[in-house]
Amino acid sequence: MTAMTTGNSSRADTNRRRILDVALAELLRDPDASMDQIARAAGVVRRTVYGHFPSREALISTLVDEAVEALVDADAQARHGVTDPAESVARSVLALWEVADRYRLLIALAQRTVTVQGIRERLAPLRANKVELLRRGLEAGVFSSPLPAPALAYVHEQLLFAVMEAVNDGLVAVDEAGRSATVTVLTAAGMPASSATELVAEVSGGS
Amino acid sequence: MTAMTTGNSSRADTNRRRILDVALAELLRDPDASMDQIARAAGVVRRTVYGHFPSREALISTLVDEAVEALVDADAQARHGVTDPAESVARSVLALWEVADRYRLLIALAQRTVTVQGIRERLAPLRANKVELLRRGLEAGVFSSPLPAPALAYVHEQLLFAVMEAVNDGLVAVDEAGRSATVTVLTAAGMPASSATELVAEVSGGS
DNA sequence: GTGCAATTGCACGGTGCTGTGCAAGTTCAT
DNA sequence: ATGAACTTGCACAGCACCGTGCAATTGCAC
Repeated sequence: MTAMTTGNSSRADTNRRRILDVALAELLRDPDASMDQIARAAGVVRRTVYGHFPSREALISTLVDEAVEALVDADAQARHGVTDPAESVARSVLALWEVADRYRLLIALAQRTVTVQGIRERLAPLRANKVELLRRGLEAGVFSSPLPAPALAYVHEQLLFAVMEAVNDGLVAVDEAGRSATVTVLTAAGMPASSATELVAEVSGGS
Repeated sequence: MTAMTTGNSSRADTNRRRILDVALAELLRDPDASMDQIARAAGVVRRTVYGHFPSREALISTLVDEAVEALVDADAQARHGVTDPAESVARSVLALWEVADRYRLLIALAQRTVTVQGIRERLAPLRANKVELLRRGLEAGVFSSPLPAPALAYVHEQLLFAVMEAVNDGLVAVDEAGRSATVTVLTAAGMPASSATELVAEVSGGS
């Protein structure tokens, strides 16, 4: 062990990484994908997967952890130093979009029942932020909705999922999807369409 | 057979009905619910369920058929004779809400992969209607969205699901949910919040 | 009560998945 | 080339489920 205890990407680590990546894609396509399907898709034998992850649940759990971490980071970074609620929502959604597009699995799995508890718990902080933000916006009159802030947070989540599906089905161009999703989220919160479009153009254009 | 060939609800029919009802609830809670779980929940033995439905798939298929039929009917009836796109959407969503609330299973199942094809096919006519409606609204300038009509249809579907979840979790009152959902759908399509609220009040209040 | 339909209880065979064990390769650094 | 880590290829036990068969039983109608 001369200099390879950390940052070492032996083929073992490479395999582990590829298994995770492939598992993500495979589980997205079919939340019930078996370990064998995942292994084969990763160009590896089932037994090897068990060499890296002790159980199916452990594999998924790792996936979820990675996804949540990425989402929380993106959200925090996007909103760093922004005070205006509308702009905050816009930046947040745009940033989340980039990550979530890759981790669509999360939403697919969140729809299921058994594992749902763990995921919801782990996503709680993210959702709490969003709710707080929406509440401020509603009180300030920037937003306007018959729905209370927590329900609006649900709406935002599902809305992103809908746009992702639309992208999957080729109804929306990938490079437009993020902005379109953001505008839709803002208008769904009761912001005038013109203001929302303008804000998003400003926020995403000036990058 | 004196007078009971039709409209006869022998305990056989009663059981069949209860099995369907319970299966709906049970599958909503867990899309992977086994035949045994369903049977027990219906106060019946597994073997009996197979007496009514030849396979798990047949049972679910019956459920889906009933749900789709109810949805299509509600939609058609709600929009009968209404020409204005916005009002049409409003009436349609309100009507669909009543039915969909009971058939949340559909959306839960639609999220899954295997059975998805059949369901999507059967829902196609309903979605086609909605898309056409949205397209007209967009062209007329009543709606305004960066998303094309088909993508907006996805958004509407998922949005209803989000509100249903919010209701489930006690974040929104059931008797307000339909109207709130409708307003949110309209604003998400780019309609000003004030117009949407007004329209929904008018359409749903004057019943 | 007699008869018919439906329900029950149990016992199969079949299938597909999970997680484990172990011996035989393979790959890579030293 | 030697050793260590990793991978492979099988084989196995366990489990949960599906769909079916059949004999016994229950409930309802007449």
